Amino acid sequence: MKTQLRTIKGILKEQIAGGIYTSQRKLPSERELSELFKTTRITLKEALIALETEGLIYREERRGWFVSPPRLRYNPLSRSHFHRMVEEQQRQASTQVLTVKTELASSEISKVLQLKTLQPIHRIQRLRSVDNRVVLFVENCLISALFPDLLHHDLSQSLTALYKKHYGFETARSRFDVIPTAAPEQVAKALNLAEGQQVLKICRVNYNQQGVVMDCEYEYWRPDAMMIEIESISPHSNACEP
Amino acid sequence: MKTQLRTIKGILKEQIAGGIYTSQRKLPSERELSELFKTTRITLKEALIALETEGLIYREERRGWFVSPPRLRYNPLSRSHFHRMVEEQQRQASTQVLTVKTELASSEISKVLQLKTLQPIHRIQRLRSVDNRVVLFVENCLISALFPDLLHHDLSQSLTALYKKHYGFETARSRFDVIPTAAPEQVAKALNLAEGQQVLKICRVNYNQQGVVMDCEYEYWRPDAMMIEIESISPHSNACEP
DNA sequence: CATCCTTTCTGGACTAGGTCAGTTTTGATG
DNA sequence: CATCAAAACTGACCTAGTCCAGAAAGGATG
Repeated sequence: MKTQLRTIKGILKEQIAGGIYTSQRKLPSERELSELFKTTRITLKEALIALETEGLIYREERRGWFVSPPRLRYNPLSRSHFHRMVEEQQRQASTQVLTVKTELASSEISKVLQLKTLQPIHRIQRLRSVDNRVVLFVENCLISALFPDLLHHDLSQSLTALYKKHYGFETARSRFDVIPTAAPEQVAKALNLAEGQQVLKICRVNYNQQGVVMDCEYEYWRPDAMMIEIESISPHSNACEP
Repeated sequence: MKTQLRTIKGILKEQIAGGIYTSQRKLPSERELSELFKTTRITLKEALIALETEGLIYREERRGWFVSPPRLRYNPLSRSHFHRMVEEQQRQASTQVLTVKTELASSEISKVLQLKTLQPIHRIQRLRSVDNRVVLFVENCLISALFPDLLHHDLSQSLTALYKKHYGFETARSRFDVIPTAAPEQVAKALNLAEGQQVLKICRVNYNQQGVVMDCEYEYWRPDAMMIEIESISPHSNACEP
């Protein structure tokens, strides 16, 4: 510990680990802290940002800095849906539908969905929370033709469950990409992040039992709110026996 | 585009996309850019950091800012090793051994490796580059008893290949966690990052054909250098047929 | 008791500098 | 032509503020 920055980070870390801020989970304001540590707001802010990157604290725009709850464990390979996954970890889940649109697929989406003709798609944007903290912005793009009347159902539940119940579709195979990047404007606003802040982007494409692309999904996670957990089963193992 | 920050980000983005800095891949210095944009170094630096978070540029400590090459696609489930994976993507890979130690397992490592007694482990720290750019710090911890004389081999190659060739062990199953976090001091130094900068941490545990834990691995990736790409095969599919 | 308005508090955005520690370049010297 | 030291350059780290917009709390009013 040589620089001021390191010292401040170290002290704050220790205080957070010690549970000093557990009552409200809220840290003192930047101004207060900078006076406490006898430094400028800029230096102090850098320390906070470093702890944010580490996943120990998070901020809400113009509301303050808070201690991060434990990370949610997320297995994108499991077919368990969001609400069940969260509840299995003794946490409370909620979903809020933001916008629902039906429009012609953009060239990018057409490519991902392997569309050969210009087709309308449903675009569903939702916001998901764990213990009342918004952690995930998710957009689903699905081929309208495959899902007639989809928009008349309750979209705050699991879409995967809807696919199965009303259309007989199951996700047989999926591929996904995980990309550390910055939050686009709309996502930042919805997740209560400052623009340009770090998020974990997950793009997935789901295939049904017939091997046909059903939908694609863009997930944007608050990076401190989760960790990905994957258990592989190699072709050399006995995974295929009943 | 309202704030200065956004304007600067927009212009820089366009210039990077336009390939203006392709000759050297190096951006002008912070001081130069701040004069060009008629702003202070702090504001300009914030713009650079936002682009860094997005994965468009990266910095090397006290060397400057550079345009990021395309992301490496990385599938942690594939049993392909680093060098092969990189070469399959028409890039050039290299590995440098940093330190090799044999010591008693810490309590954390003991837990991960499911050790019941106090045992010595080998700790191998390596640095991996793509096209001469350091992108990955990786530490392998393996049970010494399982791998006699391991340290006498060339450790700059694939360890998985070594396990197979000299010990007959194959990775039958593995589990891994992906965690967005900040670079610890040692890692930051090795990867040429400022301390506290963002990295993608991947912890994996490998099991051999007998279902015994072989080793665990801690990977720290420069976040702009890669994306994770996973293709799932669900139990409902026909994946097990030859 | 609800509603609206004002005040206070918060982080976001910005200015205008400075010092310090590594990196790179350059130029003198053998 | 190689070597080494000095100079120039780079981002890291730091000070000391200002102004702004959105969030929250308090109080007055119906």
